[in-house]
Amino acid sequence: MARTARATMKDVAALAQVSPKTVSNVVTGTVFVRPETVERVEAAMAELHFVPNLSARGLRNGRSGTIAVALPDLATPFSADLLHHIVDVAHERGFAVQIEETASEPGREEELVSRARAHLIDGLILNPIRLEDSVIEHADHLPPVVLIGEVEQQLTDRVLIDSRGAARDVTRHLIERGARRIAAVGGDDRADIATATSRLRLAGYRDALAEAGIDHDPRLEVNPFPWTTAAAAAAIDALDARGASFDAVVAFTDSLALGVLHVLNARGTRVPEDVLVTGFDDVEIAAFASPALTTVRLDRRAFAEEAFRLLEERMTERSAPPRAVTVPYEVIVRASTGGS
Amino acid sequence: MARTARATMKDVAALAQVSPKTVSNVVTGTVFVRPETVERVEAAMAELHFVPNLSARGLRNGRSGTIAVALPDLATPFSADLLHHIVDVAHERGFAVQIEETASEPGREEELVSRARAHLIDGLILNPIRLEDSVIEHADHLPPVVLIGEVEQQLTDRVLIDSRGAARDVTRHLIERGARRIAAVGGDDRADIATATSRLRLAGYRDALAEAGIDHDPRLEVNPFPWTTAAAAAAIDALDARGASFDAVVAFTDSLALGVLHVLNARGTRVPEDVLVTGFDDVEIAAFASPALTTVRLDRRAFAEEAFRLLEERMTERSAPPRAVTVPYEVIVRASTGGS
DNA sequence: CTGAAAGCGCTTACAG
DNA sequence: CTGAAAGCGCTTACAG
Repeated sequence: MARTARATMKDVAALAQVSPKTVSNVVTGTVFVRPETVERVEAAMAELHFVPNLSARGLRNGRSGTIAVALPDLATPFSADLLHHIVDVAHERGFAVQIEETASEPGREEELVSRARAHLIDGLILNPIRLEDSVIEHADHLPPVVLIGEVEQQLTDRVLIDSRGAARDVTRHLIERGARRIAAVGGDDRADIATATSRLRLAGYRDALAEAGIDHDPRLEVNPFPWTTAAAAAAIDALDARGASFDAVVAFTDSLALGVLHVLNARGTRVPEDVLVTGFDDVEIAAFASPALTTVRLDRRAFAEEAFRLLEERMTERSAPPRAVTVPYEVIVRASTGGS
Repeated sequence: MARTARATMKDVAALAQVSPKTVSNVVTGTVFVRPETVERVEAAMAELHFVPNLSARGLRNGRSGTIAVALPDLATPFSADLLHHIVDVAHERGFAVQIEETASEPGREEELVSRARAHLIDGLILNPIRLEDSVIEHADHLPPVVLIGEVEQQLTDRVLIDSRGAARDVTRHLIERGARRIAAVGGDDRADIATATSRLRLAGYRDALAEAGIDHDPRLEVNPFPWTTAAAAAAIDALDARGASFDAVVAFTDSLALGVLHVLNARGTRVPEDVLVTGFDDVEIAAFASPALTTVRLDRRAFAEEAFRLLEERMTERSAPPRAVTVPYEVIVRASTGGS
């Protein structure tokens, strides 16, 4: 059970009767080595179960082969799926992924930045919650950073979604289907409290109302805390307590929408006959809600790939100007708004 | 934008006018250092934005402060929630978490083992899919390993759930509520193909049937591939194609149960009046399904804590005999089987 | 309580 | 194409 002493390059070199340098050349593959030598070295590595010590390599190279991914809450279906794709892409490119969760405690983002520096992280993919700029403050001590999601600064590479446009489009869809009193679950415009997601999607929602000549009614805007299915269910009760009647609900995530659907179903309110409902993200279960949920699809794979591409480019080109990539979205119409 | 050169302990020592050793003592806090000296060193560290280089520390100590967590599929709500708790516990204890996904490709488990060794991982928490023993083969070259979930070997520390008992209990519950023809969605007993989860839960299901004097009917046992909501929906159609009528469904995960509910709802089959449905795991949305889902609750927090506790004990006690901890489960009765 | 030296396991110039 | 030496930034005995 005890771990036997690890073989080092020196051990391999001795067994293969070459110098450590030659072993290194074989392992990294950067320099041509005579085939017979390669074979001898590889046989020795196999015999000794040699695996290069990446701490040593990292110390020497200043690179660790690890990137960090920081997401607010891993248990959120959207985050989980995004992480899945990022890990997939990272492994394809030969990077390990270290995971950080930022929503659990205040100050977590700062802590992770310090951690990122300490662990010789080669890059950081960060989905910020709120204070984007705080992290960037010491950017000159940081490895390359790519921000993803709703980002409101321009100092860093970023992969964006047009949250405002998407919220506008899905609200327009509800208006086209006849809704006039549309509740916004997740909307919040308190600058110091609301997340960027909350504010941008609320703005898009109001854009659509304004276009249609509908005054927005603050009583129809409710922000569950936290953004869980349970809190969304409670939010619907809060709307009722305000006496705010509605003929549609635009929820700012699918998780929120599921809570809304649950309450409406439990009450016998029919969806879509009595109330239309939409979500955001198109997580797997959206299509299997009862009824199937109209939502905004964000391409998580594209998200992961673009983020990684920017990160790798930044690793080689530290001083290029920051770039922004926008990932497209698409409104997916399902039964919860009457189907296609 | 360019990263300025990082400060080292030598730089800090020079600025604080002490030796590098003293800086090290202040940073690690293992040896008493005079308060004035501590203050001077800390001021110097702050001024230089000093963060210790963990590659160097790892190389020197043979420890990296990082554990790896390997899960089959991060996008699964159960895995995502489990990871959330593991990350939480790990950070409390000062460990970083590196994430590995094993289901995406065959051979991933082996690859991760090699990666774990290379990255100087201090420990590995692994939720195996199938070939538990393959990973253990070279255990003497591995850091401490804790297996979690359904584990069918005894060479390693492990945190178990009594899957068979839980499946038996939830099937009993269905029988008590009057079900006689109970479909098992996720059940499979093909030794070379089925996962441990699939086989153990199927065994528990059959235990309960046998107790009640009900013969098990292979036509009622169906295993969606993969274990997604979409595949579960298709599985219900497959049952119909076989002409297998049922008055209850025991699904082996909540994700599978949601697919079952969706199909039944879409058809106008009433749950629980016409068909009873149960899930497994008690993920967040289980309580918000339509109707709310009866399921087996597994305490993910306890899972994470026990796994970490075993791992840390193993780090200090390499040669103690392997231990097993079993995490309790509980059947949560909701509307999908008629409620409490 | 603090200093000077050695070494963890790699890789990168520098020679041959 | 391969060897011998030096050094990445820490920490651990060894002295004082």
